[in-house]
Amino acid sequence: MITVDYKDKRPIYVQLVDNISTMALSGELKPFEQLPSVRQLAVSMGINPNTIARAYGELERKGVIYSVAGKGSFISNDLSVFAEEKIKKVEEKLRVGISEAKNSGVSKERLIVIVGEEYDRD
Amino acid sequence: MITVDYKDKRPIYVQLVDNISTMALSGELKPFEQLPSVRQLAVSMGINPNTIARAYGELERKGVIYSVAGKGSFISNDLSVFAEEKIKKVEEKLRVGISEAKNSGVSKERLIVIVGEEYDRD
Amino acid sequence: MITVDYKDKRPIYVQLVDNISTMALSGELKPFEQLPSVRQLAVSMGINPNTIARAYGELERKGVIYSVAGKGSFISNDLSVFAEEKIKKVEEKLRVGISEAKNSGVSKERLIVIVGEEYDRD
Amino acid sequence: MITVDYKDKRPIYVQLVDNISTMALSGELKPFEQLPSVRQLAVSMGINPNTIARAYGELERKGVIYSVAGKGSFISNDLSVFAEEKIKKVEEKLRVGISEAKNSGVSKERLIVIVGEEYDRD
DNA sequence: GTGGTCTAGACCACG
DNA sequence: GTGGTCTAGACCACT
Repeated sequence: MITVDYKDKRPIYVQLVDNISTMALSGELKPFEQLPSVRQLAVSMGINPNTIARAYGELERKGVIYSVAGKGSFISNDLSVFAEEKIKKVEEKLRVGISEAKNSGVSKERLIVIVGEEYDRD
Repeated sequence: MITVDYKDKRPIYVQLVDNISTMALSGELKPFEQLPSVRQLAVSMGINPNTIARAYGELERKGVIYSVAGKGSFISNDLSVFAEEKIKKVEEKLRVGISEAKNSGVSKERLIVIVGEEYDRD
Repeated sequence: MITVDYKDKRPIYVQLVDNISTMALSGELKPFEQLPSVRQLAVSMGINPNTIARAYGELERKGVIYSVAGKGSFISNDLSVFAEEKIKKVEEKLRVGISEAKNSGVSKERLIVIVGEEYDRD
Repeated sequence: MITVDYKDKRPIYVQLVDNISTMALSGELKPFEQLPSVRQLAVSMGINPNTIARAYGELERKGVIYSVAGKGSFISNDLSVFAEEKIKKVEEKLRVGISEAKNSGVSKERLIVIVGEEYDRD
């Protein structure tokens, strides 16, 4: 199910983009699968249709979905471009985090331990 | 030098807080060292004094600096509390990043490589 | 074969018009050749019959096909009028493109190179 | 001046994006120059602020401008990324046009003539 | 004052 | 029915 968390500080449309992207990457949403229509999702989530439309627009720009006026919105069949972008961003973010940790006095060994702990969880 | 980047999406006052905190932790700003006055820094950076004042307020609240009425603002003697807080935050942020990377398909080995590369830079 | 691409931002009926026009001009569809009926094409392509009918209507208006009540739709004998229209449009579109390229700093020599490359392909 | 044409079929926000991009590339708008505020431009053009904001958002995503909440929107100092993207798009569009022209029976010589005519105009 | 987000309600072309 | 665009009006954090 697609959800949003009102306690989360990120804008609703960003949460939608992130959640749907993740579901598409993980295979929870399959290529060519139709997403709920803008209005449908809007009423079922109690959110304004404009906000949903904005999220769908972002997702289309990123290549996660494609929208056809008069038909609906669908998961893209080729997510490789998006997946690559995502990995780039995630690695860059990680590098920044590592750099910060280093400057805060966290040792390299400690970092490796954290990677191990976090990677092998659940 | 204290700098801000207007293209950075973080508010100016947050950038100031982050930069001054980092400089204090790294020793670039030494304990008891006096910071420029709000008005001084405001004109020298072309920033609204309210923004500087807000940043100084945050820094004081976090224990990075202390202010003496009529004398000015100074770097705190003991930054250990702040340093601990910082490490906690930085590690938590890292864990989130690692988790994201894992979900995006980045291997544990790759993560270790990144840690090494980034930690041993410059 | 007649195809449409749902990711294409042009309406389905426009894609049909363009594709069939192109096939008629290139000789892939020959004068007097009969097109599939609206219903036939609709089911074989999984498209709403209204959409096919709209495309056929456009094609008839442009003189690419003609319809005989009770018999079906056929490629026109004389496509010269349509061909001229098409050339006009294509040249105008090209002029706009050249103008844009010029304003973006693409050199005249580069344009000539592109024309050569593209014209001599396949 | 920033203008829109209501007879133009492109959405208003796209026209704004195109016009401002072009003005930035041509140097009519200079790096660091402040754009009219969203509300200001909205009233002066008789357009809803949301539409202006959408255009500014697109421009920021493309790297043509950067927006600072509480300060305003400004032309980027480095437009090279955007310029490269633009050239890529314009060349691709041109290739499609050339291909279409070729298929419509326009000769290579004719294309070269058109390039010459159009490039040396005004 | 600034930009960013969200809601509400409307109209359009397309299928 | 669908998505896309636009208007109107509101609230927020930041400067």
